Amino acid sequence: MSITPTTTLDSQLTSSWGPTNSYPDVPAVMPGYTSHLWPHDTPPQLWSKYQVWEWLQQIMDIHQIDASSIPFQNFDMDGHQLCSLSYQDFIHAAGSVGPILFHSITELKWSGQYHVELEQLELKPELDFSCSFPDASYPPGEIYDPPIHSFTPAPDSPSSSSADIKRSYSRSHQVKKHNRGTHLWEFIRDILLNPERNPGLIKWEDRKEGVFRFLKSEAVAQLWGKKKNNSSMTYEKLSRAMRYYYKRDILERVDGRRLVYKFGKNARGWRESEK
DNA sequence: CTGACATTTCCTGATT
DNA sequence: TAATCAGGAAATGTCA
Repeated sequence: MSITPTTTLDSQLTSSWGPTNSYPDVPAVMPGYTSHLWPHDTPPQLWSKYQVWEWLQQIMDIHQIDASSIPFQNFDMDGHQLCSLSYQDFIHAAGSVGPILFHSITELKWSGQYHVELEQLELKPELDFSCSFPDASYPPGEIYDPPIHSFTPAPDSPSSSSADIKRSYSRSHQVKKHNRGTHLWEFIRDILLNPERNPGLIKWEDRKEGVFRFLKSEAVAQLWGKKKNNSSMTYEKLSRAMRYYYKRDILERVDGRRLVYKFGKNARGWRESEK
């Protein structure tokens, strides 16, 4: 018996994503800092982990910094904790990107009004994951606390992830903008790495081996399309791009199982250990 | 402007 | 049957 709800994925998508795909001018914006265009009308001190994570994504996007440049786990904290970090903490947690993050959060702490742009709302209705959340509004509270380690200011963070940071740093050192946002595999990886906001889109099949499975293929496609400002993205097309990754060893083929993929040796940043 | 790159789009055919 | 998987081929959008 397939346990699939089988229903309205479609209607959900069209109704919830359709109208929202209007992307203002995010890419163009990149003044020194980011004050307006901010997703929450909630002061950063009250952000949930989820909102912190979203803020991180936005900063990376806006500054066109490779998402793998910083270990997201170092920011597995809520807004209160985030706001209490010192400049040094940011350096430790995010290396060369630290100053940018520090500046952004500092500014957000002082300004008072933000625009509401919800990537979260897009995800929300999607999570028909049996949780009891209405989707319309959701309070600045948290969704739930994942058992992941708490924040590790990484006393020596640059040592373990120095390779990663160095690499993308050297590339983006002079030219701060490189990756047009994230690549597809990074987008997928980031969803996987943040269970708080990924209640049912993609799931790890084998965390150690990097095997994962799409639970809501079309929903992920819509989300990807939204990120690329392409409202006609479909799983069919997304999967074609995924298949191209086999050749580059970013993904390894997993046959037999539908909707299942596995990270390959050229995919970085998905392991729990060496991120 | 040009070329490399990473998709995106479309398509035919095979599997599940 | 519908959804996926496989790739080829060509089109596109970015970026250096």
